[in-house]
Amino acid sequence: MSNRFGPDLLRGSLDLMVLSVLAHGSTYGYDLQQKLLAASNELVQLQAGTLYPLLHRLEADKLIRSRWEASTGRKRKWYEITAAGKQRLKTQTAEWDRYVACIQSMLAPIRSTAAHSA
Amino acid sequence: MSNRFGPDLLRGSLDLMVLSVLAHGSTYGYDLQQKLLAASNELVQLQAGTLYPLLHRLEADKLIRSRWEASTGRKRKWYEITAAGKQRLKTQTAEWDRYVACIQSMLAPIRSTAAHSA
DNA sequence: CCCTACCTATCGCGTGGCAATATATCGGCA
DNA sequence: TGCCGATATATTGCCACGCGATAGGTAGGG
Repeated sequence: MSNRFGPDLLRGSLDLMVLSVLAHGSTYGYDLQQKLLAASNELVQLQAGTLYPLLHRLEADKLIRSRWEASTGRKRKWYEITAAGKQRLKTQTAEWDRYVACIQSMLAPIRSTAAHSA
Repeated sequence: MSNRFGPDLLRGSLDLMVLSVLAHGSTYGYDLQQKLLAASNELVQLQAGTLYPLLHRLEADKLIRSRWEASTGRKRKWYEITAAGKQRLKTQTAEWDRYVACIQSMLAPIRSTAAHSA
């Protein structure tokens, strides 16, 4: 029932994922969880014990902002991305791209080796 | 003097990098560090306090095998990838690919949004 | 009235990158 | 001879964070 990707893989980019979802528009924790699940093709099953502390951290860092809202039916805590959050999303995305390119280039020879041998 | 990528980014793929380097051929810790540095275009500056425990873990998991060697000049601990290590490299690479594809698809809308707006 | 889904929160555990530190060998240079 | 920087491996303690477990509350249906 845990995540389909190992915990270590997630660590580098969970913030990025959450910020990118919130960049689409405000939402609350539980819905964010479902959105992440859907957007990842059921691969990222973020646990509550991961999600809420993460949101609290992002808020403490002023990357997101929260507000309790009861008018939309049930009482929920809505989160909204801040200007600093958008900025962070930008730099994090850039770092992610650099990182992926780096790993890919390191794995490239392995892939071609695998193609030649058994 | 630390790593150019955040510690959290590294966590998911350090094993993968080390195994991929060892798949090219046997080597010892310090040289592995240099190879990683070179192969990553000076971006992955693995610290000794990260490298050696990592090698010990991989060996404990039978993914690599070590042997002290003095005949090649200085006394060094040479590491060699095992069959299980090659297998792991394969599955880890596959998981990495799936993960990257997942994140990329999640970031795609953000990128196009950024292209349209400011 | 219970049961399931919805919704937020916190605690404790284990993992692992990293700085700091220790130790030892080697080559060069004064 | 003595010192120093590069080479080489190892360990310790710190800290961040994903995760399982647990808890507590609301809403709607059978």
